[in-house]
Amino acid sequence: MGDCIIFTRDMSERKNPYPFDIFEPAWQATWDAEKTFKVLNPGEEGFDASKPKCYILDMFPYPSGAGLHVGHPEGYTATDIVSRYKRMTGFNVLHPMGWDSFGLPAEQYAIKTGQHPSITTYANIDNFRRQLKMLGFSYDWDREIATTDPAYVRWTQWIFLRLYHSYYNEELKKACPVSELEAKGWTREQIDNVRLAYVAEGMVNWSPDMGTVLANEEAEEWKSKGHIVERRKLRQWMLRITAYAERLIDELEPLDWPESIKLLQRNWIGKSTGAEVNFSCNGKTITVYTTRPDTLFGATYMVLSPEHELVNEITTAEQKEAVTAYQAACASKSDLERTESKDKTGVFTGAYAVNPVNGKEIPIWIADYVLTGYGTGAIMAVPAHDSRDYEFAVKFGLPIIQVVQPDNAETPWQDFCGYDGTMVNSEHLNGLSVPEAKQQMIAWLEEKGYGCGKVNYKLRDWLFSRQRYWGEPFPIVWNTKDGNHYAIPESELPLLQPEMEDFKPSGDPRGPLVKATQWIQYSEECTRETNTMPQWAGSCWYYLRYLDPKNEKAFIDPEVEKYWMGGTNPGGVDLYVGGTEHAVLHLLYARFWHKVLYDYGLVSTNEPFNKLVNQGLILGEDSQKMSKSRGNVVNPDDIVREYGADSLRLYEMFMGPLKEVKPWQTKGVEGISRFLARVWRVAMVENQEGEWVLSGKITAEDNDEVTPVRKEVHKTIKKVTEDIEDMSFNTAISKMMECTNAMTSASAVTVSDYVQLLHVLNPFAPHITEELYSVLRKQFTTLPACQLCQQTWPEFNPEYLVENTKEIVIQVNGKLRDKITVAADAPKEELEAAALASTRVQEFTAGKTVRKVIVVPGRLVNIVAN
RNA sequence: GCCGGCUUGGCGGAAUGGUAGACGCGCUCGACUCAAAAUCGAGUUCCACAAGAGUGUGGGUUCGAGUCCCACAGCCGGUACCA
Repeated sequence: MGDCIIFTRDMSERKNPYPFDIFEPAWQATWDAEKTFKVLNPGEEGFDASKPKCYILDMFPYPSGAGLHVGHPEGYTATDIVSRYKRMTGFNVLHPMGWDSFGLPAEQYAIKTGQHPSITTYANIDNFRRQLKMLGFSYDWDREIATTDPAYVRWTQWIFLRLYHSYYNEELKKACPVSELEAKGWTREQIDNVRLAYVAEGMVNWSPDMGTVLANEEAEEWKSKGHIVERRKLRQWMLRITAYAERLIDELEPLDWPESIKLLQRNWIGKSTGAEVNFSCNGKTITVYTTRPDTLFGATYMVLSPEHELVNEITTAEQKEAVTAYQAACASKSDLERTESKDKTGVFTGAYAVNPVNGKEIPIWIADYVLTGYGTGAIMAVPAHDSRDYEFAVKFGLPIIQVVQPDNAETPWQDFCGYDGTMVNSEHLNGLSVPEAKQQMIAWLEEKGYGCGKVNYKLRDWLFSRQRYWGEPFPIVWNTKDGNHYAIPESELPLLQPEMEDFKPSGDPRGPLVKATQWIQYSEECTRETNTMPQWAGSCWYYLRYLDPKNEKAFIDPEVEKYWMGGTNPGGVDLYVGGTEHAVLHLLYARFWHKVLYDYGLVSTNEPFNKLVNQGLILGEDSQKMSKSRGNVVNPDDIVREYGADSLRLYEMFMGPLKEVKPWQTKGVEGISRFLARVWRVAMVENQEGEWVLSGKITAEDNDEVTPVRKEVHKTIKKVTEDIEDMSFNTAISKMMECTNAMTSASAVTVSDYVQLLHVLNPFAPHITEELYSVLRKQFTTLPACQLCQQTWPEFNPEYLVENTKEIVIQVNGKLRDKITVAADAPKEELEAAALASTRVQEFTAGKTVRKVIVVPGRLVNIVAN
């Protein structure tokens, strides 16, 4: 050791305000090794059946190559706080985590890097797991699942087979096995037409560049990412979600979900009540759907969609050419082109239909503003009271007949689409209100046999197949002799994709699996279905598999399911937190599957998620959406390295209300870090050697003296308890800051007061609180030996919150003029007298007459004078 | 267009119809230091003190409105010819 080297500390190597870099990983290792947050199932040894259950669920992440972004810890910290709190208040808490690991991005990434998707997927999962453990979340990691695991795929396919073997029994309003229909002598074809999982040829969203079809719900999203999505007629697997439309709306009602999300789902399902009306045309019947049967007397023409099956039959020879040309033009248009321009187009077919209410003949047109897939694909046009019909009629010079007179005389009747009106020009309906006329007309149509009341939904069946490699293969084979599809036996599940060198989509609408020639050949007569399921399949039921993730005999043990999902009405997951992006997709699909499982008695509730909370998006520091291209992405790894996991957790909860959209501010993380450092320094001091040791400030001396610090502690316990219950984490943290500030300025703090603060802070900042507690316990040996997180949540003593005196606000004409301090229980008269005696009050009432004095005991006195 | 949501200091945000701006950031001043950082303390809605004004705008209810009612504007999100 010859030379003496002097180290100068770089600013970037500045010492941490408290040694989180040492103790955070240490506590994480302890929790891992001791399985601190493992929760037992009923039937397992040591399970405590006397405790109530609480199932707290996060939307599991899609393990992308980019790793966690700061949006993930937002919801995950919120649920972690509630989970830790619930454990301390005596619940068996199920708080699991897993991976939504199938899906297009994983496959796109694999293709790009030339690696097999399973390799990249599992590497990404390892990274995500590392990042989540680094944040100290209290998951029961023994329940971890990945949707790509063969043991999971097996049961996803098993549920699919349930759907395949089921139909919707309209009488019982539930799913039933198709074997019932077989027994009744239904033909194979008839049965295939009612299965909940069925094959149909139809117009679908096909993306040539991704080489797959997409669900209606997904098409827009991928389009916005720059992919091409066009309409193409293909044979695809569908799930009959429309059978559940009614229940998906009705059973939404009692759930504790944000109203806005319920509304989004209701709008997506799009229920409308109206009638089908039969018009005749040269002996043929054309049925139209309308929500306004009351306006039938105002129907001046009819419109069929260009694809309507009767168009060719009714078109006259003179109009044939124009009609065919128009049909061809529509067919070549992409969806986008069709919606881009709202200019009305259409052609006359030359044919006329007879309006059943008055026998009048009205012309039949075709136009692409009438959609094939909704209602009957044909409408009666009432231009006076429908904006689209009005626009069309004006453009093509069709007659407009008023049948509703708006109640508000100033509103013109043309293009009046409201319901607050009275019927005119409508024979027997004249004088009725719109709702009355609607009812009356439906009754009339039904009586005369011209039509019937009818409910329609915008919701379409769910396009369930994809032409990709990285998804669950369908457990289905095709018989080349009879051309039918058959389920493979359950004993052959899971059916995994074959190992393939080349799994790229080839543009073949049968998907890349067709290239696995050996795998395809199931038997001499049968070949395998080569489509795979969409990513949603795995996420539709993952919350159920957590209950019993290792069960090889069943998808869940019924007793276990009953315990975690059953319970008080409506039951299910007690708290589900995630982003709004899943408002209509995942949440609708999962509800649908759950209902099918419920119909079979496989789950005990008709809804999976009793309470749903959407966390708000975290924006970049520039208040823009975080994105790589903007360069405003915050990486949790960097924040944890610099400020520690507790700071990141606490900051994300302190930013503002969980549900709101809020911008990231790294300066705010610093503030939180300072707060935690202050909590640390209440008990700890750095000695000469630069080591942190207990300071003398924490005293064992403990009597019942109600010090200001003790009052503050109990106020804090009260506030934090209430705030966790309604997930107002930001205000809970403010209160803990105030409490800490009180301790910082106090000359001494008793160990019991300090430990109680650590206790309520523990769910928010588990590492620092456990560390401080373990250090304290070395000196204060009477403290319980177990970790804080295993102890009981503290209760506040109401006696400590009672104030002897109160500050009363004195107002003159509603404006603050003075404040007085009086006994907390001072009677009204005393307050009034004291207020009137105030010199400030006299100043402001001088020359005026006191008209009235309002006294709110404990709060204020308002003197009204003029 | 339609349907939701939001709008409070320089910034993030707090306020059972009852002191608007808790808590934090930033800033200013002070203590400590040779100095700085860190830390601690004081201050910080606007305006020149008092007075006054003030929660997107305009009205209303009330002794009293950020909070309730009516109308409007701006921003964000969803949806888009669904008869």
